[in-house]
Amino acid sequence: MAAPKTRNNRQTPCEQCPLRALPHFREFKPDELDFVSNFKTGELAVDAGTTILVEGSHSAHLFTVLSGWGFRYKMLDDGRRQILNYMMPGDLIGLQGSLMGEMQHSVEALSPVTLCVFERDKLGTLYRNYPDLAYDLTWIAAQEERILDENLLSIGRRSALERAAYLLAFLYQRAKASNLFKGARVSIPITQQHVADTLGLSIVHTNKTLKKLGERKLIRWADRGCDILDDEGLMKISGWEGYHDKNRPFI
Amino acid sequence: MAAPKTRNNRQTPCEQCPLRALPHFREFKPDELDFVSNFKTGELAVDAGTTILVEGSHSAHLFTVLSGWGFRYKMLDDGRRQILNYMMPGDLIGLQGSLMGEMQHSVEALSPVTLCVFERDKLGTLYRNYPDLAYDLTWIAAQEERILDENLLSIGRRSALERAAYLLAFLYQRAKASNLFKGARVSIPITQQHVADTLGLSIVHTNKTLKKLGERKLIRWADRGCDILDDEGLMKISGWEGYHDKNRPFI
DNA sequence: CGGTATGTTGAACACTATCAATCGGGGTGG
DNA sequence: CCACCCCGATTGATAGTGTTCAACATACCG
Repeated sequence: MAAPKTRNNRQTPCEQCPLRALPHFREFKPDELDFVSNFKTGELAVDAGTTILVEGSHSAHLFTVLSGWGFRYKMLDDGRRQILNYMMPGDLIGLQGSLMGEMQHSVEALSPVTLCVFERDKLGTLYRNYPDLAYDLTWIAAQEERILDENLLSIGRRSALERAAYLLAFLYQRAKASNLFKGARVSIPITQQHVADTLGLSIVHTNKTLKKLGERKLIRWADRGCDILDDEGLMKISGWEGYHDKNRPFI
Repeated sequence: MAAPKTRNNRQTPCEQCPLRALPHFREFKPDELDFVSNFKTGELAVDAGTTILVEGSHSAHLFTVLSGWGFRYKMLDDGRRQILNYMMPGDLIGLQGSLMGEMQHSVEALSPVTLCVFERDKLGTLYRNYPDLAYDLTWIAAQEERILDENLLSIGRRSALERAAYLLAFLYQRAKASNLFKGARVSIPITQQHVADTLGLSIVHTNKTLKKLGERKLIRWADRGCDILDDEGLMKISGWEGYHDKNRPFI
């Protein structure tokens, strides 16, 4: 019998959470760690391509990405798709849905993804008894807002080449902070279609734009993914200065 | 001696807040009202065109719009501007800056605006003692995120005509909920340059696109503003379904 | 009355989309 | 093992959307 694609049994205790070990993330106080450990009801592992949350649905769960890559998107009736943001280890998924009922966007895995599962019912306890964690949740929502602001500026006002450079520099910086490259040179696991749907461009024009970045030795398009060769060069083209977060909160 | 442009004296007690009277907004519990009343340290009135918050600055204050229209934007070094969202009565301004230190966007008034002023130092007390208000703050941040998601979809994937229709329907619906039209037919106080900077289009093409909407009797461009003649027609063109919020929280 | 801000219009041009065809790698079934 | 198919990437040609430039109209303001 084949191994199941998804498992629900708990595997990584919060006390040994690998994310807390990274300098990018902040430490918990002991009582907070206890609560979070209890808040977490399980773990979910999904394959690349799996839809984790669907627009229009009501989910009883919240997730934090423990490993892997994903993305958030919305679609129009005729199939046009807009990718809103990418999810990496430490990112919270489904807060919007938990607070406002219905999901207004979908979430899909780009690679095999492991998720910590939380019950949205326990959010009330969190707000009542753990004000610092409540503050962190607001912080996380505000941080997402900040990223969306930047994306909006990019799509609205940057040229195709600038947009592409911004996106790849952005993904590179975030992935590095989340330790997704683990020392080794790992590609960003996206297709050119994902890039196109993020930047608001057609797939053909995206291809030609990425080729220009390749000719300038800033990136190399690998098999089903992108290698960043010169992130500072990308940031220079895009005019983006990057983030400077340290000790980021997460749940 | 001329009247000062801005006043700092308190004028509208929270107990008589005109926003709470609107069906769109939720009611406070008595102790919450007490706290908010104390949280509010003053009121600020500014003229149209005033910059309320500047990108890169550190503000000690948070604001809620009590009356008037404003907008949030970011700029690139060479002057390209992207409007991110519009502010109307009940909207909170500066939460991002309060949580993360530096403002990453600017805020400007479109009309005379009155603001309730809050001290960001008291946010800690709010989180420690008023979990429901803390929850509301997260809700407000998530709501902003939802709007940005929708804007991103619009700019990234809708045509110029669809984008313009979406924007005007969106502004109309929000303004109506915030009672900005007060029964009388009041124009949305924006210039075509604002529309262009919101939609990611040039001013010339924006003008031609708005003209098309005018020819279809969906809007009428007035002096320095826009009248909505057929909001359902606009929603139909854009493919946007609108929001369905009732009893929205605000601070 | 000149100056500024906003809105309008036409023409030429550039960027991006669409269409169509091809290529290469990986997986599958014969 | 090989033919076949599918997906993602690539490329050229053509069409179309949106930009830029430039000129002009209108209203408001000191």
